[in-house]
Amino acid sequence: MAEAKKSTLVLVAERAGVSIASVSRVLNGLPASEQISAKVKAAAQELGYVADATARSLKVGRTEQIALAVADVGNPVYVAMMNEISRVVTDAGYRLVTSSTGNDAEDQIALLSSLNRGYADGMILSPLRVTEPLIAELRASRLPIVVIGSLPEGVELDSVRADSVAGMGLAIKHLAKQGRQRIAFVNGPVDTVPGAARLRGYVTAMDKRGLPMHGDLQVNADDFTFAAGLVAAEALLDQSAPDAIVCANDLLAVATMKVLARRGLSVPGDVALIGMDDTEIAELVTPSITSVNLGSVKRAREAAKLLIRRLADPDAPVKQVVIAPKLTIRESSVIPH
Amino acid sequence: MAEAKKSTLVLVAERAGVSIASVSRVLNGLPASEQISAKVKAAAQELGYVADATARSLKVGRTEQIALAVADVGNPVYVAMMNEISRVVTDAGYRLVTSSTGNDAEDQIALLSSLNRGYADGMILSPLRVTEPLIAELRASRLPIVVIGSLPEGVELDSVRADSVAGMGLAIKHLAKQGRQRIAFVNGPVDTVPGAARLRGYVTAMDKRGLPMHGDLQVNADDFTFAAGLVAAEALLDQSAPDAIVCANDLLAVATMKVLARRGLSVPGDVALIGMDDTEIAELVTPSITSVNLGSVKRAREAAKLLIRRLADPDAPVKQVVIAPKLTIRESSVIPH
DNA sequence: CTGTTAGCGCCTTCAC
DNA sequence: GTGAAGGCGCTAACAG
Repeated sequence: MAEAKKSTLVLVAERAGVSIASVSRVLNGLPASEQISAKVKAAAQELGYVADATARSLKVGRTEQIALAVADVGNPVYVAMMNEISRVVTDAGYRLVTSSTGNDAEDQIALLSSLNRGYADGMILSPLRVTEPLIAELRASRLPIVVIGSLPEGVELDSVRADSVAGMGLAIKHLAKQGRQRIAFVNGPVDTVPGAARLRGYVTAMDKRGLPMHGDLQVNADDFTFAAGLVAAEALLDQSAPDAIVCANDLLAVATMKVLARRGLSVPGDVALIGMDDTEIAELVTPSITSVNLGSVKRAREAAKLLIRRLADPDAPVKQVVIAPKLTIRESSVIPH
Repeated sequence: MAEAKKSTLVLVAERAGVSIASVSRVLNGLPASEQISAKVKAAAQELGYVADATARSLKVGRTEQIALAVADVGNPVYVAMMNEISRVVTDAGYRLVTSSTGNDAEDQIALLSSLNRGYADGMILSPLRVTEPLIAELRASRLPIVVIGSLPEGVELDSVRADSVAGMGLAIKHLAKQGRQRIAFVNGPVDTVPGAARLRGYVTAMDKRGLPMHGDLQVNADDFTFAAGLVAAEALLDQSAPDAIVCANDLLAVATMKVLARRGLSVPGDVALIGMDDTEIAELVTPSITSVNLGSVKRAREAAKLLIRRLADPDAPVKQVVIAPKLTIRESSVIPH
């Protein structure tokens, strides 16, 4: 049974009647005689010895920790990504240190420079907004960083991103096939990385299919949240009468669905609805919501693997991965016959 | 600008032309002359110096990290708790190390003993099942631990728990007031801490009000998840025709709502529905779901504060906090007139 | 007020 | 194969 007091290598060595070096070797699986090995293991067992993590870290220069910084923990897609990252890094023997920065770029910069204290061996960062100072800080970092999200041209960092444009294309194509004409778009803030990308996708896809794109078919929520979605959807339906609505994420889609219900509009009868991110909430609600799967889990897994690879091989070539989207069709976009 | 290379106290001292002790003092805000202070700060700035966290930890015996172990990260209530804990510990200057153990008691025990490596200064633990070996390990821990959830009598550990019995009482009372008679209960596994407590609450409350409690009004989902809830709700409605259903958490409630919709039963018209935990999903769906607020956020906050208090004062008396429940009434339980 | 010095607990060459 | 000793980077006594 473990003791309540802390025990060190020295104590174990005394108890076993050997040198601390031998104890270290045995416990790290280095060659040692049966005899010593047995004595050391017994002593360690009796004392409930476990090697001190901080001392080990200082000596070997690794903490076995990976830092994760995400902006909005209220969003289920980040939760899903976090879980996946947690799984991968844990399997690789790392602990995960999570910090939820605000949407604030300042916070992220502070976090990056604090990473240089070396409390973790590397970081996975998913910034909502990519500013110049942030990029400068990313470049200056002493430790490896993997970015989830788009990076400007010329920034040579490991990264993983979704293909929002293609994803939006899938959504619009699906709706057009169903004969929908007036396809509206509820976006989040356009000055964010995902907001900008999804707008680009909407414009591109609508344009390609020659669909009308009046300004009154577009609204931007102040945030990627349910509450902001309610406001935005009300505004949209006040100013136009779409027969389909694409939302920039599932929270906005759920909010839009609620507003449609309030107004007595049926889904998918009167209005077809599509969300993005394909999180669990899309299937919890009734009717379940068709959603563009932007590969959040894959992105998370890939990001974690990228970082682990870089930690193992600091000189590996920079890798920028793009994950292809898929459309998960549910009840909200197809009229059953 | 920060350099890409690591810099140490020694380097800063050389550059500033002073001793390393002076550098340490200045950077830690201890008294020093203006002159030296200025030189040190300049040198540190130029070299982009930040103190190494592992070395500091080894020296001072604190990591400034707090570990958090939760069982089921798929459940939104844990996400909410995690966010709150993250906020509190961050404000207090700690980093949060999260580990999602499986539902496995083994995992939790392994985690507890790994905590003795000293990678964190303490841990917040929310075990789904409290077994004997787990308690033994809790007692043996060298570092302070705060438990979220009920603990057996006589276990002297800081803890915070909900009052499920009172909470269930609120739900049943509310339903009875609305004239509901056949109140069913969709529980999770009864061999878990929350499952057992909520069953106790249901039995107590039904009994108190003299409401019928046939076995066919009760089902246990295999898990506190949406998928398990679908199965359980189907089973319930196959075997009985309740006019109200209480679910052991919001995920089970959402699943039950979906099954009710499938069967053409209206909420709250045909069946009133109440969830527990009062998470965001209860208000996302349509109709929104009345839910018993078991104070998850308060519990989380209290747990974090308790741990921080104990870290500051290891000899403080053990404190066991119980958070009172409230009922958040929404659309699913009241017929509008 | 400042510099020198001794560890924190561990890993890892080096001699033996 | 084993033990002795140095040092990772930092803080905190202790002298001066």
